[in-house]
Amino acid sequence: MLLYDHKEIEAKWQKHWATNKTFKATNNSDKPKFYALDMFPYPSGAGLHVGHPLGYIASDIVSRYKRHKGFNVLHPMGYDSFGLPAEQYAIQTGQHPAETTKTNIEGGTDKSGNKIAGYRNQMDRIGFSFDWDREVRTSSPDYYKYTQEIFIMLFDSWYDNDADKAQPISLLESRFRESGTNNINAATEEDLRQFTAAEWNAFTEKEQREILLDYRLTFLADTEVNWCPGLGTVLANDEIVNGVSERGGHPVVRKKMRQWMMRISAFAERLLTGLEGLDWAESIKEIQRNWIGKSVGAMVSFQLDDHKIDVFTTRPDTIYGVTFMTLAPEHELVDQITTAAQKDAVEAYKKATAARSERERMADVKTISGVFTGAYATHPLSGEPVPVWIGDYVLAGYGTGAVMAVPCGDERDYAFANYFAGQEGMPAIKNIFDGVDISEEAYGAKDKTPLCNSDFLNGMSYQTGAMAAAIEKLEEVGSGKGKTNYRLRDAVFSRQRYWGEPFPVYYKDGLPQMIDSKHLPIALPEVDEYLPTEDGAPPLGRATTWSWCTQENKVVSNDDDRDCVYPLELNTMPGWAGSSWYMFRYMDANNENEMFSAAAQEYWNNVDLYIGGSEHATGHLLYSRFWVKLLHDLGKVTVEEPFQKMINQGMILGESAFVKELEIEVDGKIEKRFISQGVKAKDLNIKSGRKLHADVSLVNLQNELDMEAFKAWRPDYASTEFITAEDGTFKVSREVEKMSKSKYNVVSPDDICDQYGADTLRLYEMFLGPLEQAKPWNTAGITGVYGFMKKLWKLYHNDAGFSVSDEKASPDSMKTLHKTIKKVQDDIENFSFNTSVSSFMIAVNELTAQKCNSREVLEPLAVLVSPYAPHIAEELWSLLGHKESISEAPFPVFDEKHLVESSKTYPISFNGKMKFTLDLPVDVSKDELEKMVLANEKVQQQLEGKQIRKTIIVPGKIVNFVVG
RNA sequence: GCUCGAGUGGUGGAAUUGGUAGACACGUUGGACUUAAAAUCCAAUGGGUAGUAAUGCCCGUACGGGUUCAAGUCCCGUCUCGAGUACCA
Repeated sequence: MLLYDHKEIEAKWQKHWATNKTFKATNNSDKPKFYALDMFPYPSGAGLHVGHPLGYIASDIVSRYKRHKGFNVLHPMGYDSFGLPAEQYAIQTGQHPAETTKTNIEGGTDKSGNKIAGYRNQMDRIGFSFDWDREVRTSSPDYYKYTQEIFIMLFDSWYDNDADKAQPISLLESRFRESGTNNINAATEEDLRQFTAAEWNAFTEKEQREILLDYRLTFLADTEVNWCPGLGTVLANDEIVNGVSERGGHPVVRKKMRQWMMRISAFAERLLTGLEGLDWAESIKEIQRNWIGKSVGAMVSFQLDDHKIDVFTTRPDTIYGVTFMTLAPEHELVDQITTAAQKDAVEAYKKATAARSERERMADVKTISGVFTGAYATHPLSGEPVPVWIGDYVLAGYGTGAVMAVPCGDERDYAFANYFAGQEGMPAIKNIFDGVDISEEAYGAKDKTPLCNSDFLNGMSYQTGAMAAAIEKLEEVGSGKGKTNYRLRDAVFSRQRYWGEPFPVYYKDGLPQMIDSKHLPIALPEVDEYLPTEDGAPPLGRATTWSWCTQENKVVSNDDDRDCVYPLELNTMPGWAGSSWYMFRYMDANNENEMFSAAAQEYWNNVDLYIGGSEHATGHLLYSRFWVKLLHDLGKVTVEEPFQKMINQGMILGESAFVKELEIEVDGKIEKRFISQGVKAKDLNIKSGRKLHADVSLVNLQNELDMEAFKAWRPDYASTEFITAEDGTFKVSREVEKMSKSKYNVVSPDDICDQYGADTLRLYEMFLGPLEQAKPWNTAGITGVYGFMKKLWKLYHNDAGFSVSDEKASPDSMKTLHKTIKKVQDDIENFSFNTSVSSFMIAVNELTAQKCNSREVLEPLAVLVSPYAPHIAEELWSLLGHKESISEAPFPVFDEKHLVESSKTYPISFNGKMKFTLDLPVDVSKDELEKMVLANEKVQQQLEGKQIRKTIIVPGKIVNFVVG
């Protein structure tokens, strides 16, 4: 083969790798292990665009590099295949989501007759070194039976705050039997019922199960959830953006529903501290820290008649500055404490706030509103009356939904106090900061300032222990205690959906019962439609065979009226369930007896390199960390964190093409014209103009539109005239936008592979810029990389064909080779892939200029290139006479001796400005160097008439004269 | 508002610990080959300025200061853009 033929080469090697299972990873090896993982994709019908494989290419480069470096590499891929789009498509077409999911992965034709390439086929064409024998699909019963098993493990666990870990529920039961709730420090809701051992033992089994439900790590609770009527399901906090659903942008309302919850809050502190040891981008860690939202402070109780109002404050030291209290309008005590005189005003206010959506309340933070309840609570230390207000600046969902207002130190309290100053129930602001003027604004910088008007705290400040002293006093009088609060809420785990994991749960006497793990999987039932039932039950409510028989231990018909048959749970699990543990399944993906063996997990440990988008910062990355901590506590895994190092690849943006449309007046009539970019429309009577998206596939590299194809694509514009440039071409304008089908700017990797080849695609994706950065895709630029591929091929060929000599390479060529070895090695280890591609180009340009065709250089060069462009590397490797795949060939070893030179080109500067360079020997002393430089004619010219004030010589770096 | 990140040619982007700014590409221009085009190859390409030229000089890494023999890189301030977050008590 004389010319570089990417099609033939790539097809050949992709087949070779598949048939020989070249990239199969073994679970026992003497080699050190390396686990490189990509966030697995959701297989959508739209297929992959060039943005999707970016991270996969990077992880593939690292994986292949590590194999060359002698590692046993685990580099798997799979599909996060449960989810909303398949279900919505099913609602529209009636096609089972399992079918469309299969088509989207394996290829085929969709219901409307469109060809679907299939994720697997698309990925295969890019030449990834995945071990496909370990593929997982979260929607496969073989996989989700273990997701269900983990759910059971959560149900059978509680969180022991004293041991600071999850424990089996049986341990809790035995402790209840022995000593009741005495000395139990569990993560639960506040104020659970306390009981003695005798009481516990006297409870009925049902009562005991009810009590235990409050302790389990997954539990049923009537909670205010985010109900999205548009999607017909509840959403977790991280699935809501700006008050609307992340998917679809539908409004979200608060609604009370009985739902499965995950007690992630029990792990808040460990999720926070665990971040410290992770090699992740600081920004992601920061997002997680904010999401967890730890604040240290105290709970303080204010007595109001028979009621107790609890507030959380981070500054108990300002307790004597409390001027009033504010409750959220939804606070449960509001109705009970409101005085008769204020009742109407309070009711009206509650109504008004309830009518405002969450979104409106968030958008409008400037408007101050509130109402006095007429009630006065008692200050726990001073005993003074404290007026109680309600106001919507206090959020029901955070802390206790009530605050002690200290206007002198808090902006919001200050604004509220000022707004209502002089009204009934709003006393003058109490100032507790010694010598501070608060007539204009609240005092923010209060940490160091000594307190006054604060009884025993006078003279102390936050920094000198006022906080601890205040808490101590509150505890002494029984009106408070130190408390750490987290913003992180327990996660809703039920979805009113069809296409998700069914719960392994049936209901007996209204209480949930787990199905024994050995009967799993509980497979999704068939339903006639993927919609909620008439009476609002989830889609599984339509299933006719969806009851559990406790004798046969299988799913039976709902008509079965035996006593041992119970209804099954109708909700399904959320999208994040399956993705929270998949990294471990890959370690032992074909194990039919358990989710993974202990040996496999101990061998692979956790993920050494995780690559994916940063949009999962508060969802997937937090939930999987939570589940891994649970699995760790229960002894299932040896690690506390799933992903040791993570890199977040940036988005690849599309370059949309626009056709400019003008409305012009011709003979009194309005007509439409398309006008080419760059053509002046001076003689036209323009009425209006706008831009139309044109499909980028209709535009060539010179931005010229295929006008006939455009008319065929948009028949509604078939008769519109084109005003072309003088040469008859029509140019579009370009703009960078997110790559998306609706903007017609999607570039498919398949097309690039056809035209330029997978190796070129891989190199170009890396060449675009740093992995983490967002960058626009510009197909025109790919010719540079394609040209490089051809030049690389040529190095190993002459006019007659393959030709490599066994003669020794020149020192110049050895230098080129070794500086490239060093650069590429450093780059891969620093994940700086774009600069590697440059250095390959430099190396090939240099070797071409040197006319190098020596095996001594070209053989290691093929290995160097192989992680980036594996197909051409394999082909060259085999042409070089090797029978084995290049993938296990050792990485060339860098040898400094080839870079050693006798002279160095020094920049010679005067007053810090480089004027010219001089070649000077490297092995001479500083003094000699100075003499040589001063002896130089050009130096003397520069120094003429000037005086040297200082000479700086840094051997190997620079010479600088300070002259004046 | 707060937190984090980033501002370098026409474009994407290079520049180890402060030490020759603009590597490598794209694009553009000119040239070779060709009937022509594509492909390929060669050359030029930050801005300004002087010179027929070789070459020289000045300005340049968002802006204003500072540290230093030397700053894209370090420090202080300002502006712009992006991401995250938002009454969290």
